Amino acid sequence: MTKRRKILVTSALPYANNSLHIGHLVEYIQTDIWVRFQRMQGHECIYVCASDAHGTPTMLRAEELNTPPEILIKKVSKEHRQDFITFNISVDNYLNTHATENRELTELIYDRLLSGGYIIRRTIKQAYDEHRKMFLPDRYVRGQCPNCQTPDQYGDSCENCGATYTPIELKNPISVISGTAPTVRESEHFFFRLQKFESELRAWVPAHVDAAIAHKLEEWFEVGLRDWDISRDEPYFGFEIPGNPGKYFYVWFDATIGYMASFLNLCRQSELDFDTFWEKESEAELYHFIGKDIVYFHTLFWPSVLSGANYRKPTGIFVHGFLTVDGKKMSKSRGTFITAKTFAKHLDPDFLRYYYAGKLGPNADDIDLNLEDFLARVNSDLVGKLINIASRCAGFIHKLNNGKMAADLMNGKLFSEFSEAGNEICTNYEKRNYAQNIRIIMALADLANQYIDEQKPWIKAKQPDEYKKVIGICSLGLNFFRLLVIYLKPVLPSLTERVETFLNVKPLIWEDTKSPLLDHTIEPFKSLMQRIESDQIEAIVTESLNQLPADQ
RNA sequence: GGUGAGGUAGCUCAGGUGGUUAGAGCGGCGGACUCAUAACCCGCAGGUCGGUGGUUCAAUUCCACCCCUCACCA
Repeated sequence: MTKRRKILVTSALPYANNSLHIGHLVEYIQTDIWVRFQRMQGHECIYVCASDAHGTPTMLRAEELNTPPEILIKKVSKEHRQDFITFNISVDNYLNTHATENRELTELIYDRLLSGGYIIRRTIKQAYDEHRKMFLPDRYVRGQCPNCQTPDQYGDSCENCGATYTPIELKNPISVISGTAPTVRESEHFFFRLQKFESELRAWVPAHVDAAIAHKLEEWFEVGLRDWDISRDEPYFGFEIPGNPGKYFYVWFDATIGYMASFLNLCRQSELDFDTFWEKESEAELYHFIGKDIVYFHTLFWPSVLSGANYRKPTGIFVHGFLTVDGKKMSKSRGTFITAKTFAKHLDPDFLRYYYAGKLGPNADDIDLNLEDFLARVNSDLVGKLINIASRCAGFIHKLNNGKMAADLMNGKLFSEFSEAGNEICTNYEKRNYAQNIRIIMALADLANQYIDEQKPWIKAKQPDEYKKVIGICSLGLNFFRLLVIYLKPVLPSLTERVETFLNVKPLIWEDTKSPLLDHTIEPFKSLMQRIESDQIEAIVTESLNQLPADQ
């Protein structure tokens, strides 16, 4: 057995003004499968997450609801946490970034960056809403593109011609908040001096991100790294910068620090040691699962901030693509903007976990949830093939031997074949090639069904002198089933629990694949999983169709 | 606009550092079985591997251009 690794894993923080949807779940499921796999290997694997609380959107949303932002984020964060539980996302801790720990760490890191000479102040011009008395983030200003004249464009770039600019370059600008024309005001901002880390980053990137992503970062290096604006003026919901009244840390500055904060919060309620995982010379591994939209923050700013504050850098940044439903962007009008809650109300979360696993690879390609394919795949793979193995074997074991499995393996060679497949499956999980594993596992399930079909226990069961053979065949079948369930355990935690009860065994771990279950009494077979009915999917779509947008 | 990814059987996807008959699962069709949640088993499926041109003895796999889709552009 390899040595016990210390691993800390995070998923990107969901924003605290919206419900989780099936797009978010791609990431949490991908992360959770990996984490559960590592734990099954016997490694110490801590998984933390949090809700991203700060920023203008939360502030405005709270105002709309006429509630303090602190209350709003607490409520939403609680909902997020509940969705995590529902989908069996096994975080060890779930915080929100407005927590004390995050304030402490953000201030500490800022302090270290400041004394390291990594922070400078510069006065910039920004769009200002005189009615609301606030500076406007880029996307809160709309106007005519200065390049191609297309009207009603966001303040940062044009959808039509792709030009990028600042909100004050827009023609006929309008504040999205008040509908009035913004003025231009000056203000002093704090900047993180990213260029100082350029050579360190260039050296770090290739070994810590995927080749395709590294290639992409190459472009950014070529363009040249710019300083990063990490402050915002009041009114702003966030942490005030110590000694600078009216100045706040930009939400993205404390968001990634939120990973540390959630972990620190966990340390304070357990035996875990913070420094072991975060000190500069830490030997623990640190991985961040993220979507491809936020690569920039995690591969340039974050490692630099950590380094500048004298902490360790991540071991790996794992990037995934986006989700489409039936080949298109999730859409409220098509009923495909499906929240975690709506899905779980109608269907077993394991189904979604399985389907995503069947599509997820190590790259950042988008994946598609085709609802028709989803139904067919889950039903035929899980119920038709996998559970069928147990279902067709268990009856004979109970009927002919009171639920007791054979004492010997009917076909050791075949068992070894199933057992040895575990090595490749292991490698694939480690490399996040889940789709490949689903293919391998289902091919094995086919093999198991073929074996039973060839042996025809139902015919032998008609002759008492063949009973022993029948028990041998079905016991081997159940052993195949057990191995396949172990292989799928990271993907299907709820099903696995029911199987563990059925097989009457302790929680399955990877080591269990080495030896068969012999001379062992199982429980009577009960339905382990219900097929998906098409009206359940229709119900999900219908319910999503009628749902009000969560952010309005 | 720039950059990147992709366009392979009805659907979802593998694969291919160029080489006789291009793969899987699901669906569909035919057959078999009855242990199993009408499940499972066997057989069939003839898709110009987005388009055009080029390199080559040979390209779906390399090159160029074009079309389409998606994403990112701090």
